[in-house]
Amino acid sequence: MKNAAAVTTACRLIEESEESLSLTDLAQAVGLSSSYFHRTFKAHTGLTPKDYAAAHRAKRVRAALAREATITNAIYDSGFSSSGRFYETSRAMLGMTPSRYREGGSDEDIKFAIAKTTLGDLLVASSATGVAAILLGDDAETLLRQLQDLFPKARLLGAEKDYEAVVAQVVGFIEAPKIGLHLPLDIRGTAFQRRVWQALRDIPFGQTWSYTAVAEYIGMPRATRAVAKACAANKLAIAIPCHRVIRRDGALSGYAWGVDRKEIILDREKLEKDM
DNA sequence: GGTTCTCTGCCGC
DNA sequence: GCGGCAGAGAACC
Repeated sequence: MKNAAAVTTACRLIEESEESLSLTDLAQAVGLSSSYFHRTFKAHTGLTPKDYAAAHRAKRVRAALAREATITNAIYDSGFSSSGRFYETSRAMLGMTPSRYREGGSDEDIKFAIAKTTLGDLLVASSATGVAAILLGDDAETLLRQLQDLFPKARLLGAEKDYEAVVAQVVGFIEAPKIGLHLPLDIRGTAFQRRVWQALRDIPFGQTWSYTAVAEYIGMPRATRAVAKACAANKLAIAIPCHRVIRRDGALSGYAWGVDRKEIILDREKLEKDM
């Protein structure tokens, strides 16, 4: 069997199998040694067999939750061994509990507030888990619309008294990012996006990496375009420093909240770094 | 906490 | 191009 065919076969096996297949099982099925199969699979798909299986299972969970009458049915339907594991992983996958996901996040409370900063208007929003969005923009109205798009079914609660302290902390962080943001974050995204965002948080303060460098850092050197898309999907400005990713030739490339802002932020970080 | 599995590096042919 | 093995780390019980 040619390698490409072996990988495709393995993918089909993972997709069709009810229970999870071990690395050895898959390797045997396509006639390669487990170590070589592992390498080959990763070279072709950018994911390890286990990652691939996890991603596929995540898709099944979403589909099952949408289709099945009860969560228990969804658990069995998406191939989990125990409900404990299901809840553990589904929370991270969905960014909310399974039951809340079924309701489309409709009973979720999102507190938010808008403040003025030297970078323009700032919107901070938090779920029960932590800060879920930090948006920058030129006017409050646009920011609020963006928030509604991010959480279409949530109850958006503005002007909560106890929320001002959180907002103040974020504003302080925006003005002097070196101090860091010491608040829990509610990071919601696909497994791949979370991997990219984690990589961004590893970029040292005051430095910039290229998209290629980030792709290599997460072990997927050919995924530069996907990396750029994941950066653009960031909803936590500055806290997840997507502004520290620029083009290899030094050009700033794009920024969800405007290239001008990207430039200002980077200049500031460069200055602050040596202080 | 021990065991099993995953993942990678390294060497061999 | 492919296999085997070792070692570290993650996952599982």
